[in-house]
Amino acid sequence: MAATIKDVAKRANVAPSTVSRVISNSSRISERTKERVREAMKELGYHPNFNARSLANRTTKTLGIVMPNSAKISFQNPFFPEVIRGISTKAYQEGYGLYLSTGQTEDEILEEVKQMVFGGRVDGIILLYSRINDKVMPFLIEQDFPFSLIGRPYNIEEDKVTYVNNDNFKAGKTVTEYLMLLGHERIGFIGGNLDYVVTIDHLKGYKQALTNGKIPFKEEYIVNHEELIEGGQDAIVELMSIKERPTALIVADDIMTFGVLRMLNDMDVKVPDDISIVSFNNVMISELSSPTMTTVDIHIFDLGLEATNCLINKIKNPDSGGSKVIVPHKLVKRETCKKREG
Amino acid sequence: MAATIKDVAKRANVAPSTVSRVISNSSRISERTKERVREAMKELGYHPNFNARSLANRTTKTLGIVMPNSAKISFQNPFFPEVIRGISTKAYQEGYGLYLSTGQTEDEILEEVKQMVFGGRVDGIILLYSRINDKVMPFLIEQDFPFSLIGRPYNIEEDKVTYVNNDNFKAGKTVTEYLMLLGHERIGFIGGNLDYVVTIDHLKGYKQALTNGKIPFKEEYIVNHEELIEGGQDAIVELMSIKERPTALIVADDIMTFGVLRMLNDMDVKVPDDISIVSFNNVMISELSSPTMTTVDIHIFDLGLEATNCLINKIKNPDSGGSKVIVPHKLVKRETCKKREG
DNA sequence: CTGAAAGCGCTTACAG
DNA sequence: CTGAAAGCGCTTACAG
Repeated sequence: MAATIKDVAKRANVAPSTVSRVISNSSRISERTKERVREAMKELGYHPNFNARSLANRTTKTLGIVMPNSAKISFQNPFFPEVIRGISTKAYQEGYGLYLSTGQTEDEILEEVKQMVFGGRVDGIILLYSRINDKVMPFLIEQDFPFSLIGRPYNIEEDKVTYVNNDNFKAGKTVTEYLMLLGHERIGFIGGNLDYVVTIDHLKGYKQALTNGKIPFKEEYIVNHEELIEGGQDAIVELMSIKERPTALIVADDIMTFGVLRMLNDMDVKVPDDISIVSFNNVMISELSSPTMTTVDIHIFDLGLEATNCLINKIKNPDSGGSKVIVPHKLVKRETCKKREG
Repeated sequence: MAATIKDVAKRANVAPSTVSRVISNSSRISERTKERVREAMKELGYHPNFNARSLANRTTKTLGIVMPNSAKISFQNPFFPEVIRGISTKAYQEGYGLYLSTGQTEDEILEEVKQMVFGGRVDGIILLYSRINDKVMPFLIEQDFPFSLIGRPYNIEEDKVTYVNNDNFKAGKTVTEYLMLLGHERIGFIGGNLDYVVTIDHLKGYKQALTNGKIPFKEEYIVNHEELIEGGQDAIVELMSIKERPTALIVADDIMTFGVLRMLNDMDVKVPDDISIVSFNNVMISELSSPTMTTVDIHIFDLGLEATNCLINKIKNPDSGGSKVIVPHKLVKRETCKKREG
């Protein structure tokens, strides 16, 4: 079997405790001994046993990643791989490993999180979503377990949680104003899942912009669907059945926009000539559609990076209370929007 | 702190060893005691400590996932999230967790793998790629550590390794024959990274088909690039500079095809009128391009699922030797191919 | 069917 | 600057 600390100790003629101190590079060990011990480690190809270390240490050097309905569905939306890229980058730099949730239902995921927490499997958790009535976050708060949230806490005192978010209200407002500036008044809103806080914030921004612009809000212009291609398609079916069709659309997610574009194409509605579209996220493939998408870049990679950064700070300093980072967004103008004529 | 096995034991009036046996549902414990112990566990909200269990047990119930250059780059190609979906699904069913590699260079990744293996962090490893001169696989073989490979071992006795693959030679051949049937003779081959075995196999299939069809092989029709959008774009620049331009293209990866299509569009070359294209993978977004892609569905999800299945079998039965699963592929005809006129 | 004891491979006060 | 010893929370022969 693999060499243990005892083997190294024997070979270097020191006590196991000394070897342990060399591993953690304790300043209380002389350079000479360190040398000798390191030599012995090299020779034996020694690698510390993580489980033993974690057990004695109460620290795992791994971060748990929790997805909304976990890999099975989430990974269909490029948002998730991209956040994980950000997370992965920072985690590697800081010497942390990544542990992925795999459950699919809310209950399964909650159970997994409990295992991570009580089982001492991870030092902290990154929640990749923020949904109302979520049970995971309250659990984490109750346990006072380090976590960071991508999104915004809802119905929870904000100062209790560490989170990284965009200003989604503002983004929703900006996007609406942009369409209004282009002369649009009948603006459809294709929101994501209503359980997600981001959806709520987008909608608020949309309404605020309408109010400011003295454009009456119409319930029928609002539809909500899953952030999937099919969601976008379904949304179009609904919106295009209205007598007074919208001349512009706000879409919650680029991947939905693919569905929107395809459906519109089938119906022979031209984008942007007949209808303008602006969406959110700016995932890589948003510049691959035709026409290419005008969309809000929310800097997904940075969301992941920052969330990891905040979490690691929290782990290092558990009593530090909540903290909050707002990642800036930016409207990327491409080909799906056009000034309304007449 | 969290309740331990001792707390449960005390509460249930049994010895810790008995509690342990209840956890593993040993048949040697009476139903009555089990009841009592379970009751106590519920009351205390007991969850076993994973590290302690792993240490005593030498089993972690977690699987390591190793990506070629890890999350940072890999996740730009939808292939990887999709394999992980497959892996995740099976892993969850079997009660395994997932641990992700995060390193970026070959050396970093090898070091991570060593940590996983020697550190007892995972029970087995899934390699998501197969490249020549790879150091990870030989290491795993040398250590006799359970792993499964997505792809095909290269320069290694096949019976030593457990792998899941497509018949990429055949796929490459089929695709070429398909283009030939459509009347094409000048067929360009845009391969992926030459270090990957899949690239080699595709190319072999391509050559074989040409030979069978008595079409001379031309070196200048072969280019190789990274499996990224940019790779596809670069490839087109090269191929379109040839005097005798190809009338059809085989592209290693759908995501490259996006780059190819875009570049062709910029050059005002019509697909499929001027040039036909067939590619590989059938990632979700391959039906989102315009024109939509004719591509080989390699059943990515199943690759992940099967690899996980094989790995778990290997873990349960370490002496079982290598095994091999070939996942069938299927040409999906969409809009990028056309019969050559004249 | 159940318990006492040793052990998994580390870390960390406590001594010196 | 270094060592002996206890402990982290489990599991698993060994007894009975």
